Amino acid sequence: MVKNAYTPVTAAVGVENALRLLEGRWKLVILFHLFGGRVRRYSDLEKLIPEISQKMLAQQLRQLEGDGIVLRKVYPQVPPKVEYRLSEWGQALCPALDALLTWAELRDS
Amino acid sequence: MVKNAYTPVTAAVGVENALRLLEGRWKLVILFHLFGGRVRRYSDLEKLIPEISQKMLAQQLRQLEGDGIVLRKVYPQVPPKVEYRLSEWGQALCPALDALLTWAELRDS
DNA sequence: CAGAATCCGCCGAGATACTG
DNA sequence: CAGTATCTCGGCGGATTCTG
Repeated sequence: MVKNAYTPVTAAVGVENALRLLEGRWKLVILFHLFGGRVRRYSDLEKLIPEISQKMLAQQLRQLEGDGIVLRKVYPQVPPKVEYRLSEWGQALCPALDALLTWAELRDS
Repeated sequence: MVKNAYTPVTAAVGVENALRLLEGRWKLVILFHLFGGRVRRYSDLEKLIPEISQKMLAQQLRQLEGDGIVLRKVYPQVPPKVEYRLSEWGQALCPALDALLTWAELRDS
């Protein structure tokens, strides 16, 4: 498919679908805690994001995992141990978020 | 403020605030119809986005205007005429949306 | 033409309690 | 430790009707 084949509408839909994956009160906070190849356990994230409820943490992680943005690794042991990290595609988000941040900062200047 | 002063959390908040301005079922569709310096009347947007309701079109435009992303120009005449276009800051969104679109497309490849 | 006003259904998200 | 299970409420977004 050619770049210039995009109509305003189809391009909007493409970005909307992308944005939809990032919506959710806590997803970005979680993602930022995983950037740079960092690996975090469920309990790590709970401590890093004190205001989040267990329900929301689990739910947002499930969605991020289902969307292929984060990877989940379970160690079959007692007590349980689960690690989360970004997928390759998840890491590729960095430039886009940087661009958004840059744009946001532009407002004040 | 120095770039490296960002903690994961504050950076997340910055991007979240930016994303919040773009949330809303129809904002991106509207924005894409205004990119490239295009100027559209209210009725133009209604035709370009047939599925949108008048309420939502007006509401999303108000919010985009309030957030300083689009500009609204009223011609005091009968019948009324109102034109919408992107502010300078709104135009600056392009690179960020491009990056997001690029990221979204990466998934298939 | 460019909207404002109203009513309504759905779901995202918080709080709380429980479990393998 | 790493989650599920419920209950609840607020707000987004759709449909419809009315107006300067």
